[in-house]
Amino acid sequence: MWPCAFRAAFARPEHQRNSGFPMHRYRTHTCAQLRPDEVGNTVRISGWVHRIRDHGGVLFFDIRDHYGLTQCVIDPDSSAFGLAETIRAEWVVRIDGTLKARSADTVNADLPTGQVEIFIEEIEVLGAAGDLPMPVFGEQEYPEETRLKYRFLDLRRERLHNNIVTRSKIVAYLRARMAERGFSEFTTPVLTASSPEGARDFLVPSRIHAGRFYALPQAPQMFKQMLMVAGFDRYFQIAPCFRDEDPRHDRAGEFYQLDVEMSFVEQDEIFETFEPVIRGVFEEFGGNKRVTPKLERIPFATAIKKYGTDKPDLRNPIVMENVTSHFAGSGFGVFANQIAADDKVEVWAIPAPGGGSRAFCDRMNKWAQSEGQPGLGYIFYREGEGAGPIAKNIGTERTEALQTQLGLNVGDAVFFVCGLPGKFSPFAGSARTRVGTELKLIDTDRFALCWIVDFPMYEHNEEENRVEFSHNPFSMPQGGIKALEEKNPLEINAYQYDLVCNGYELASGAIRNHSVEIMRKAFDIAGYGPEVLEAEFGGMLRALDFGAPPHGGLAAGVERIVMLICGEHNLREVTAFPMNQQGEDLLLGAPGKATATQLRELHLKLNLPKA
RNA sequence: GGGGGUGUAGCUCAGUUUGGUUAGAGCGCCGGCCUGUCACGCCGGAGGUCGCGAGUUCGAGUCUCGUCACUCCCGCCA
Repeated sequence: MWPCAFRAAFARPEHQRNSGFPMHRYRTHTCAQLRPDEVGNTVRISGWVHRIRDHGGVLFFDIRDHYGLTQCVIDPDSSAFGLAETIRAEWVVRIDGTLKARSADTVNADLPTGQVEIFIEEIEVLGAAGDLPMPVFGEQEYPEETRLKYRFLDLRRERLHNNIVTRSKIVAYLRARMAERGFSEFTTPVLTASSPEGARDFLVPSRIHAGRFYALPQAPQMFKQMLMVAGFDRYFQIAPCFRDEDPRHDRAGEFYQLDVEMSFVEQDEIFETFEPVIRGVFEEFGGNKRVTPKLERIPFATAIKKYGTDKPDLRNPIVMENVTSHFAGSGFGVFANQIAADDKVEVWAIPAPGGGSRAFCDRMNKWAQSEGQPGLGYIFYREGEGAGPIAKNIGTERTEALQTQLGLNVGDAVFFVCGLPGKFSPFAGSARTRVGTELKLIDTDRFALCWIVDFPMYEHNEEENRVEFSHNPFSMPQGGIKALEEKNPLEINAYQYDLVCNGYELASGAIRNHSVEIMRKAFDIAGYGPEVLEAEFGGMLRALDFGAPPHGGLAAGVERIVMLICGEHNLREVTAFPMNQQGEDLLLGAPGKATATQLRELHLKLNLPKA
C-alpha cells in the first residue's frame, strides 16, 4: 500500500522542511513530513485529494503529494466545511490548519504521518478535476490503452510513481559509480548516419539536402570508438538509442543504454571495472534479493549446451546433458533412426526434478505440440522403474543408465529432444525454462548474473548460403589476423560478451577491432569487399588509420535493469511515457501526419499503401 | 506478415458451454443518512447500440460469416 512504499522511498526529505519560515504560498510541509513534535502549529500543505471519507458530521481527506499522505479532518464548525463537501478525488488543493495529535485509538500505524492530522481551517482549490477515466487510488488493473492515454493519472499511482523514482535513482547511481571510476560522460549526435548492419533505422528526412536522410542512432557505437581514437580514454553515456522494430515486453523502439568504452584494456579489465557497478546497482536497489557475488564466465557454446540459450536464467537449476549414446542403436526408433542417419544428430536431456508424474509429462508434451514440435519424449521414475513409452522402448538397462548419468531419483522425470542441436537448442532452452517454472524450481529471491563469453565471430546464413557476422562486425577476432587467415571462419570466436541476469541480456560488448588490416580481412570473409567497406564505414576506417588505441566496452540496457529491480515484466512499467505495441504515443498522438508544407519542404511525396 | 486471447455500464468483470420475460455485481458517479474513519458504513438513483456489419432463427449478449480494435506470442530485433 501507499504509506509503506512512501515511507521507504521518501522519508522526510530534510531540504523540504520549512518549519519556522514565513508562510509559503503553497506549503510549509510536504505530505510526508508532519510528526507529533509539531502538534499545535499552524501548517499548510498542498496536494491531491487521494481519498475522501464522509461521515456527515466529520469529513476526512487524505492529501497526497510526491512524498506521502497526510490525513486532514474537518467538521461543521469550520468555515471551510461548505467548500469541503464539494471537493472530489484528485482535485489539487491547498489546506491550512492546526496540527493535532490523534487519540491513541485513531492512530494509523501504517502511515508515517499517522500519529497526527490537520484540522482544516481553510481550503483553496488549486486545480479541480473532472470525472476520472481511471482512479488513482487502489491497485486495480486498467487497460494499457487507457493507462497510456491518461498517463499523467497513471503516473500518479503508487506503483508506477515508485518505479519512475527508482529509475531516476538508478540512473543517478550509475552516473556516480562511473564517474568514480574515472569515466567522463559525453553526448553524441542523435541525428546521424544510417548503419547498414543490425536493426532497421528510424529515418529523418533532410530539408537542406533533398533526398537524403539522417538516421537515429541504434547505439552510439561509432562515436564512442571515435572518442577512444580521440584519446578520451574512458567514456560513458546514458545514451538514447532507437531501433525501428516491433516492440516487445523487454524491448522498445526507443530506449536508453549505459554505454561504456575504455582504451588500453583487455576483456578482463572491462569485466573487473563494470562488475562492481552492475552488482552494486542490484545490491543497492534490489531489496533483500541476493546478488551473485562473483560472476561466472560461461562460453557461448557451453551456455547453448547446458541451457539452450545465450541468455540463461541461472536461477533455474536445470542443466541439460547430451545423452545421445543411450539412444544410439536403441529400441526407440524415432531417435535411433535419426542418430543412425546423421552423425550430427544428438539427443539432449532436460532433467525435471520433482516432475515424475504422467500428468506433468503429458502437460509438457501438449505444450511442446502447441509450440509446433512433434512432441516431447520423456521418462518418469517411480518406485522400482522408469515409466513412459520411451522407457518401454529402450529397456531397463538404458533407462537406468540415463537415471545414473543425470542423477535422477524416484519422483523425477526427464525430457528429451532429438535432432540437429543448432536447430533444436532454442526449443530445448524454452522447455528447460518451462520445466523450471512449472515445477517452481526458480528461486525468485535473487539476481543471478553471469557473463557469456566467446561468441562466434561468424555464423552460417542458410537461406543465402554465406558466412556473415554473428554479432557486432567491429569485434576483435580471437587470434587476430592469423585466425582469420588460417581458421575455418565458423570456428573463430570474437572477444564478444554479454552480461545476463535472470534470463535477460542486460549488456553486450566487445573488445573492438582497432586494426585496419584485420578489419579488411574480417569484412572480406563476410563478403564485403574493400569498396563496400570504404563506402559504408569510411569514417571508421580513417579513424583507425590515424593511430587508434586498443579499446573495448559494453552497453547495458537501462530499462531492463530497472525492470528487474522493480520486479516488473514490461519495460512500459518503468518508462514514464512509453509507446504502445504499435509504436504510437497515445498521450500526444505520435506518429502524426505531416502538413503539405512540411512535406514540400522535405521534398517528400507520400506513397501510401492501398487501403 | 503469421498465430492465440479478449471485446458486455466511466473502470474491473459475471452472464456465451445448452439461444427464451425487464442483461447483473463490485468500484466510481448523483441524491439522502451518518462526528473518528483510514478499502468507512447504510439507503436510494442514474448510467448499456452487449466492438461494428451481415446472416440463421418465431426469438441472438449467446450460434455462423465478415470486419475493426485492443492484448500476448512468433517473424523482425542484441
